[in-house]
Amino acid sequence: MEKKVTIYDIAKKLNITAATVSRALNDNKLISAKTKELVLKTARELNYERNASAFALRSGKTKLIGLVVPYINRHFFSNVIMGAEEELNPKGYHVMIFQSNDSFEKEKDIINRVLKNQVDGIMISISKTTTSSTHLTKVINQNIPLVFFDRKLEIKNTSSVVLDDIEGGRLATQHLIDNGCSTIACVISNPKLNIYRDRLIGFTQTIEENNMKYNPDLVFEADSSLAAGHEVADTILSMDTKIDGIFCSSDYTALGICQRMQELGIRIPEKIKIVGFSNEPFTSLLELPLTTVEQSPYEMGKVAAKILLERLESDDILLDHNAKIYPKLVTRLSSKKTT
Amino acid sequence: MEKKVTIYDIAKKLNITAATVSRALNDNKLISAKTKELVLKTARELNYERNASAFALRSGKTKLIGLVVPYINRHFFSNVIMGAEEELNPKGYHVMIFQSNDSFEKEKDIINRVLKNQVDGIMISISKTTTSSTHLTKVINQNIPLVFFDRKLEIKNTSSVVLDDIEGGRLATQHLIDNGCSTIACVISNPKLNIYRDRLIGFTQTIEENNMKYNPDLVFEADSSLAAGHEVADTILSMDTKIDGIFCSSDYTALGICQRMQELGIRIPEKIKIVGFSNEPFTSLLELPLTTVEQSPYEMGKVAAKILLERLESDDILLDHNAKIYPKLVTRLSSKKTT
DNA sequence: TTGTAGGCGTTATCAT
DNA sequence: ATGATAACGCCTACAA
Repeated sequence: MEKKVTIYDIAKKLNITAATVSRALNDNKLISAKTKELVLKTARELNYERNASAFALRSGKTKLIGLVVPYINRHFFSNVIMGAEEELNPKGYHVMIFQSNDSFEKEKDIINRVLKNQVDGIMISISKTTTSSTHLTKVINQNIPLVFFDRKLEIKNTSSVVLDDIEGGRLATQHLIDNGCSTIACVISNPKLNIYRDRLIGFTQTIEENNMKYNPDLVFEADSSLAAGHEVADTILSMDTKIDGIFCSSDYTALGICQRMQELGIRIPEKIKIVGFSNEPFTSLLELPLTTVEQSPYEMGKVAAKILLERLESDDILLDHNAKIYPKLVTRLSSKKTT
Repeated sequence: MEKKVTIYDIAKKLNITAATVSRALNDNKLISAKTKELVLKTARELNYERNASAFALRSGKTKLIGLVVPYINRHFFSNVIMGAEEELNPKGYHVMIFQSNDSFEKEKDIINRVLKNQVDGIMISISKTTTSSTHLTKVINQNIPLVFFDRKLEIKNTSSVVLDDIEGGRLATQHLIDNGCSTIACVISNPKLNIYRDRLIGFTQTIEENNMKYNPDLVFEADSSLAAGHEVADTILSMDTKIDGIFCSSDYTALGICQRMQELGIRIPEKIKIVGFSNEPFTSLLELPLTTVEQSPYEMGKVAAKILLERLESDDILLDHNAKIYPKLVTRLSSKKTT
């Protein structure tokens, strides 16, 4: 059991005081070149490491970032986390992860816990059921920088990184049109969330830009699940209108639709073309690979972290910074042009 | 910008000293019932929260757990993390996540960083390329409890939770035999890792237990990837021996094999039955759903955390505790009995 | 039962 | 350029 070495150990060894050691270690200019070097050398020799708790107590900086996601085990979020860590770790920050399970109540609890743990900053993607924002204004009032990613609320003095979901909807819809679809349905998840609402806007705009008649009856709401996909597939098939293309705001719903249609012998992409959203790992592994929209979660995590670091490192005014990630269409068999 | 309230604020308000407040807050018995109640009440009123850094500095306990995984965005590991958090958070512990990217070098760096961050305990699943254990004995020497999960090394004074991989291999193999396979191949990833080695042992033992001839030529080594699966499929098909069942230590390799075989018109499960390992999310979404072995990562995370907590809460002797998670066979179409 | 005082390891503000 | 000292917030002997 080795004991932790402190600046006093270094000081004693060099017959100087802890203050001098501290100065040497912190690039303070009030120190001679040679003592500084000497300190750094012995620090290395003794394997000195700054005590994080003492530093935090003294400075008020914990070098900890609270990262709140609905679920950590979702492909999207776990990759955001990867990106954030990649950016934060080299700067000496570490990430504490919290899961809301898409519950507003849990999210409020978490914010309290996060504040209690005295993080230097917060990154959050709000839960599906979050309705108010008072728990987050509390964060702002404590002067803790807050960056939303993907799912955001409009709050003063916060920053955000989101996918350009409108553009995502546009890419998907235009692709279907370009590949010959003339009657396109849109299957959308919870339109209260900014992400889904925007994907729908992108869809609608693109339909209109192409001088196609926008028909609200062709917009369906469905959960992001296989079961919801099965259901909505049945609904779509039971309609008089003959649909030849579907843009889905979720890969899971899209797969559900594909499954049900194939079960019924409807050929994809010949009879109907389908595009999902998120580029979930499974979409490329299917026998009928699914066209989808890449959200670059890893990059999103990096950008969110960068924005947070800006705020953290400069004690300037809390300027808001709202970044967008550009979506990429990933074309696969499910929407292939057929003649 | 609200200021943080300390025990001094509470003390001042009640005309007592900080020491008394501290005692009240920490269930110390040297305090009268009524002052205690009074303190707790005003603490609540003032929204007091203990300063984590001060507590850590004073007590030497950071209430932080270092959790090291090869990749956070793998289904298996992200679910382990979920389970661990579920267990640790209610006890006031938080998790700091570190990724080794399956690199031994990075893992060594991480351990240094983890120690620097003064965690109270460590949970780790070692990288594929970890060859020595000196970086981890350093942890033991600092008296920091260490629990391995899934991928372990044999080190004194450490605990572990692993899947019973031998049993996993056994379940899969016995299932193939029960469903009529008589010539079974085993495709195994890096046999240096305990997990893969044990799955192979389970395979071998089961073959022998069933009085089938164990043929080492039917054991293949292949990465956990689609490409490796394609390759090994070709190898298997080019053999004189007619194989009618394959146990694969990875779902990805298994899928690769399936893809290649289907491409060549070989019918699964009629001609050949295939079983994978891990119950990756995609395995249930395929058109040909894959039989596989569930590893219950969430439960593994919980158990690992529980074992760590035992060590943390009791300052007893460092007793080793090695737990096993029982695997579950998930039967699907790829290995269905055909007549 | 409560108060006093010291120290955990750092850094910043004095003074030298 | 360096040393002495105080303070960050908390806990705990020890004293009362």
